[in-house]
Amino acid sequence: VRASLKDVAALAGVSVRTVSNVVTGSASVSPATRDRVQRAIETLNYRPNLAARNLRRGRTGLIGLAVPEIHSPYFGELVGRIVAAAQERSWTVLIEQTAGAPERERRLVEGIDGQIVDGLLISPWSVSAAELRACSAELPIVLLGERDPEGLTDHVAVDNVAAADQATTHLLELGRRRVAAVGLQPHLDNGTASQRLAGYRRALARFGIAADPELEIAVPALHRADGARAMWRLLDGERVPDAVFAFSDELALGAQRTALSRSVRVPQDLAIIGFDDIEDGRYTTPALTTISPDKEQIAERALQCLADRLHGPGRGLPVHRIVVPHRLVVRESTRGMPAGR
Amino acid sequence: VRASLKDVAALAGVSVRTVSNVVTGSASVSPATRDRVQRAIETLNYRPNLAARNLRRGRTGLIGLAVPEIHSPYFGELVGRIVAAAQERSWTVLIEQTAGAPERERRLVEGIDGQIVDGLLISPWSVSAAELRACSAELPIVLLGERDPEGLTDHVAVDNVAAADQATTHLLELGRRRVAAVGLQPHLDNGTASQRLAGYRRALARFGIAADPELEIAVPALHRADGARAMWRLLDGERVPDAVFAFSDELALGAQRTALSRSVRVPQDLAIIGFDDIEDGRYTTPALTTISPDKEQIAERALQCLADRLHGPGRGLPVHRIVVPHRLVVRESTRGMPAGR
DNA sequence: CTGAAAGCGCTAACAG
DNA sequence: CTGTTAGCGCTTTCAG
Repeated sequence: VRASLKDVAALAGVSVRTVSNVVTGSASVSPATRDRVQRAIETLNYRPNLAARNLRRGRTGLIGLAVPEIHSPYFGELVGRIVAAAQERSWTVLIEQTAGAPERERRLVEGIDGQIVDGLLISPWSVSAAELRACSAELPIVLLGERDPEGLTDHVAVDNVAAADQATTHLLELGRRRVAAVGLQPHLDNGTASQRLAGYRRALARFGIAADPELEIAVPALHRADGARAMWRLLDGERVPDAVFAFSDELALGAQRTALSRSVRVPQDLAIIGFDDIEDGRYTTPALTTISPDKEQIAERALQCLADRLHGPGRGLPVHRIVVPHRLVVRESTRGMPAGR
Repeated sequence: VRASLKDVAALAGVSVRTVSNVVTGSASVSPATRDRVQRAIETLNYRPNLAARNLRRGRTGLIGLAVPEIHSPYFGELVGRIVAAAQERSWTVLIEQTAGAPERERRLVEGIDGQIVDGLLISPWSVSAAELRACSAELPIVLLGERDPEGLTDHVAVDNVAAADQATTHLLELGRRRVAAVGLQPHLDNGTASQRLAGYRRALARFGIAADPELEIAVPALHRADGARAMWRLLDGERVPDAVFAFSDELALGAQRTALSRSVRVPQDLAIIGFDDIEDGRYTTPALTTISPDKEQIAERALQCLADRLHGPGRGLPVHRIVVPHRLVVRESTRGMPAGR
């Protein structure tokens, strides 16, 4: 059985108050006493009981992180950065997968809200900010990669419209004229896909090109397999595209795989650009051109948001609406064949 | 401020005992009372305080998961599966990144051991099972992807020697005779790399081929960049290999990238096999041959181990030493060029 | 089936 | 600088 504060106090011949002070460092203790206590702690192999401490303090040092899926490279990289940034602030991350299911996302917010986390980062796929908010008025929530039209909740995201516009413009400036968009998700209501579509169309319009429904491909998910299938459809269509803007790198890599396997040369016959800048894209052949959101900053600023709510004035603060920078990274899939190095 | 059990009891005109019974379902309550309580709960928007419950029950429903890095595809996929399997058992996963640093791994075990998790899954890079055990005699620990020579701790892993032998044999059976091994990690002491090296050498020996130090390449980490660099070294060497066994798919993809960029044809001039079966490998061109550990089962059985310790006889159980199956998945990087489909 | 009450281990207000 | 003590919100034993 486990030693408690009281046991340590008894062994050291002091009161629990003093032991607590030594453990937390919250008040000064005379060196002699501290030493005695320290020794007692080691003898008994004492570890403070976090559950008790949490109950008392009303804070847990845990933050929740809810993403649709961890296994995909984008979320994997993002989660990694968030965990690292949280560790720097001595928070521990409690992670949940929502699989994008609406009732899972909602239940999660309700369930997690038992004073077990101090705050929640969530990357919602199907549930709106308003609904999330309704689940829990208390819990500080930061939305990731999602714009919240009503501005009810802190959120940090890239400017998807501008980024998509930039990606499409890049293809158009290369002289491509039949540019497909792969990644519409009419079944979801999280806004990301529709914003990227809007940016795509805006760029086309600026170049005086009419949107062609045949070139706008919807997908059930943003994975490689979906991109591969979408590319099959495009290549089997009437008029084959000469460029593809995929709404995720995974889609792009799947599309590229299909293209190459059908002897469509990339980028000569087909230029491809993705979105996310996952590491795979840097090492495939040809390497993938992409929009690179600043993931480091997404993680950092999201945690900063939470910190502001928790340590700062809290509820009093206005809602943060943070737009994180992105940049276009041009690689071989829109440029030329792999060079000598 | 937040409603507590007492508030609900007051509003419903019953005792806290009854409310508690309704909430946990632990004892039967008359339908009428239950209804009244239920209404009060909703009116006050009551949520049980998990910290208090944990303190009382002595269990938290949280399990810790410590991996060197989440952003790498292999760990990303594994973490995803573990989280999913944990959710099925109503556990929540608390995740930590150790970056493979020895003192981080140790401190983590100590720190996490404050009754805040009921158990811990850890994939150690630098710290031995014995050391981990020493940090905490209480906490149920399951080692992931690591063999524990002294058999002190539950662990689940593939048979790395056999798997590496199989991979190397595959290359040798293709007729390759200068087979490089990329991924030695002499600076780490986690056994994985040395076991794969042993399997590699065993296969060579069986074919009567002497190990060549020039073909055994050490790397600082298992990432694509390391594989790319290793390949440069090999291609710049005296006698170029005709096959590569990389200790991870990431290394393999990095190596492949370098090979292709230097106009070495894969698989004609150089066959490549990886280890892990990450999703990227299925969609690159050429697609990557690999050893596929059953990740699903790793997750499932690791959690089963914990469940046995926590719900079953606990400490009384003998140490589990679980070997998870793997299989060789042959794709284009050791077979032929991408076919028509 | 329900109520009263005793803590779980810790922190912090209060008092020396 | 140190001791005493009142809870944090919940579960659960013991009575009714």
